[in-house]
Amino acid sequence: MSTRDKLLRATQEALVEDGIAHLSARTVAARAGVNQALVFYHFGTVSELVGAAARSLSDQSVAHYRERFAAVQSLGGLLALGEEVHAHEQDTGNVAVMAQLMAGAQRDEVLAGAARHAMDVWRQEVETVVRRVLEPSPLGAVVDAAGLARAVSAAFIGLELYEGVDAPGAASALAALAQLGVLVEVLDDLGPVARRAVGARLRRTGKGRPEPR
Amino acid sequence: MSTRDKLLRATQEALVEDGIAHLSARTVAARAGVNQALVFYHFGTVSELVGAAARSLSDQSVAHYRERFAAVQSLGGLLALGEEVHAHEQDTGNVAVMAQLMAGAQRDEVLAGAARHAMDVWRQEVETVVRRVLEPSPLGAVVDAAGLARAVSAAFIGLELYEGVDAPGAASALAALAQLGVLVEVLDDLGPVARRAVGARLRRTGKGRPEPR
DNA sequence: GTCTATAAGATGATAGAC
DNA sequence: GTCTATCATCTTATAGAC
Repeated sequence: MSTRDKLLRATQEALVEDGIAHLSARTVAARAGVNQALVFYHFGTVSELVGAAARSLSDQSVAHYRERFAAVQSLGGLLALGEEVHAHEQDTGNVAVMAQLMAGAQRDEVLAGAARHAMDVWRQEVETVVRRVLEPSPLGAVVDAAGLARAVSAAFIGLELYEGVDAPGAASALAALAQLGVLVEVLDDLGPVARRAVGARLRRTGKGRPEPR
Repeated sequence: MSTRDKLLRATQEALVEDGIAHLSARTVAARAGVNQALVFYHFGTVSELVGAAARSLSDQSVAHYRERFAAVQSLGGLLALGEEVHAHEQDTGNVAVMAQLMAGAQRDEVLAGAARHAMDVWRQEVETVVRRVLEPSPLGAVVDAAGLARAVSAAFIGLELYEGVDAPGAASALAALAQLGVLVEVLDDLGPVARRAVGARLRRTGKGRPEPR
């Protein structure tokens, strides 16, 4: 493995295990087993290193699920795959990397760029499936696929941070969301009944999906 | 205002504006206009200072909404108040403080304790309302109030981090969640029809709310 | 309670030998 | 590409004067 790759890997590990607050050129280099000066030779700054590590990780993760997403045909199937993706990304630490990246990105334009990129590759992939699966459902009339894809991704990041602080609490939160998934399926099962009710509600509140221009 | 309070306030501001990565005894003291050594005199360590600032902020915020929560009588009212709380807490920067606290808490037991406390005071308050409002609804049969309260809090934290990185993206995510709120109301309106459908689904999937022991 | 001074260490980054 | 050596700066934390 090249020094560059060793540094990228070590950065991902450091974000998961120590968090971005304790990350430095020296701690990452030590973890990678290489000299500290090589961080600056290969990446220029520590922020660029972290950004590159996050980009490569998100690209890799999303590509890993591409065919799985493409194969989803039903809302139930999407919810099931969603739970699986979440469990796997949690295990590998990829969500933790995203969470630490975003926390550090609040005052660092380089990290912010990497965070936008990562959120966008996930959004792009999830949005396609959500749109396809929701189209024939009564839900399709109400929910904006792109917005929903972003909301789900952001929610998972919040849950990951919560997990690091109170694991049992986070588990019960996740279970509650799985229960909400059941509700969505119910609404879907009701079909035309739900569609009419949704239509009536929208006319009353005016809160529906914005018309495409 | 006492030096102690100046430091607490300055810490909250620093978390919102600079993030926990750039927070140090010196930066906070400068912001508070006091001597750096006073951080250690009053709080012992920087972590204790951050923890105390987060605790006081969360206690204060939750207390501010107590009567509002108590007055909520319907699911629609709860969703409306939820949107209002989120908008206000976003503006005041309280969610940003929570997000930075949790990011830093992943490897710091003192910060983790403060984060658990903050999540718990919110959970406690929200859980009561959710349980009361959901009881007569078909949703009451499916959703665990405590878990849902935690999930919503965690999701808001993820959205806050996303907001700092991609404001328009976060806005569209929030809009999508508001649309989901409409769905919940629809399900609630359907009453007995929905209740029967929920019952049927639960028997099929076995994913319902765990029975209280 | 507040200040100055200072210790003891970590950090980003660079120059220059190999 | 990789190493050593080094800077200037920042960090937590303490001792001791006031």
